Amino acid sequence: MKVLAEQPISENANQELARFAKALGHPTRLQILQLLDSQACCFTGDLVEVIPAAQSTISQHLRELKNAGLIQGEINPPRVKYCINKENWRKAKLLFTHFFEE
Amino acid sequence: MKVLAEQPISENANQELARFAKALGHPTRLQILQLLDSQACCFTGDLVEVIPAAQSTISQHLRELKNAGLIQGEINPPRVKYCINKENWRKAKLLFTHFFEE
DNA sequence: TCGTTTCATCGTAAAACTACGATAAACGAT
DNA sequence: ATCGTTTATCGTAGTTTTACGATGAAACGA
Repeated sequence: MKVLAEQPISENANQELARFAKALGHPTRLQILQLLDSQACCFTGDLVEVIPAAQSTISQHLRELKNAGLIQGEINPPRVKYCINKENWRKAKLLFTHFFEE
Repeated sequence: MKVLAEQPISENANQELARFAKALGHPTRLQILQLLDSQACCFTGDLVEVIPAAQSTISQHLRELKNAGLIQGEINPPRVKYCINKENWRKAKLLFTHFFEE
């Protein structure tokens, strides 16, 4: 019992932190997050104009950020508006902060 | 000129932050860093006893952490003693902190 | 209904990552 | 010199990532 009770919490925290970190592990994705955070939100097209990569590539990065839970997309008819997922953003910030303060 | 002066700084910061984040993007590497940080330092063998992975796998993760600049190894004859690279650790902490506070 | 716009997804190719066993290198001790 | 210990590296296989062009889907306006 003790064995099962000791690990899971930090195990899960590590898994979650690793997921966030992995999502942050590419310069283009960092840039996307910075752009989304500086202006409230962004359409995909706005990002394509600023970031030097193909539209499909940016869409792929957006999907990874979405899968990691760091952003969320809201359909706004012909377009899709992306925003930071504030709840998970805060969670990620906390996990990183705790990690570096150990 | 303006074009060249505007980007490079944050470009480089993003590259560096992405490198750190990528290194943190695996649960085993997080665990290694936590172990190195909790006790001052560690020999590879100590890690192998605690982490459920082959010795070669752990050595590979150690190399990636070293390449990212987060740890450093000191040869201590038959063994190698690994420690956190405190300077880069601090740098990473700052980069993450700034990133999340934007 | 027919384009147009916007974005995601598919298909593909190259590169990188992950994990392992086997092997090699370095060194102390016998 | 040879052996045992410790660790890195090699070779390998399977998976994942990255990037792109091409294609598809959804929604709107003409």
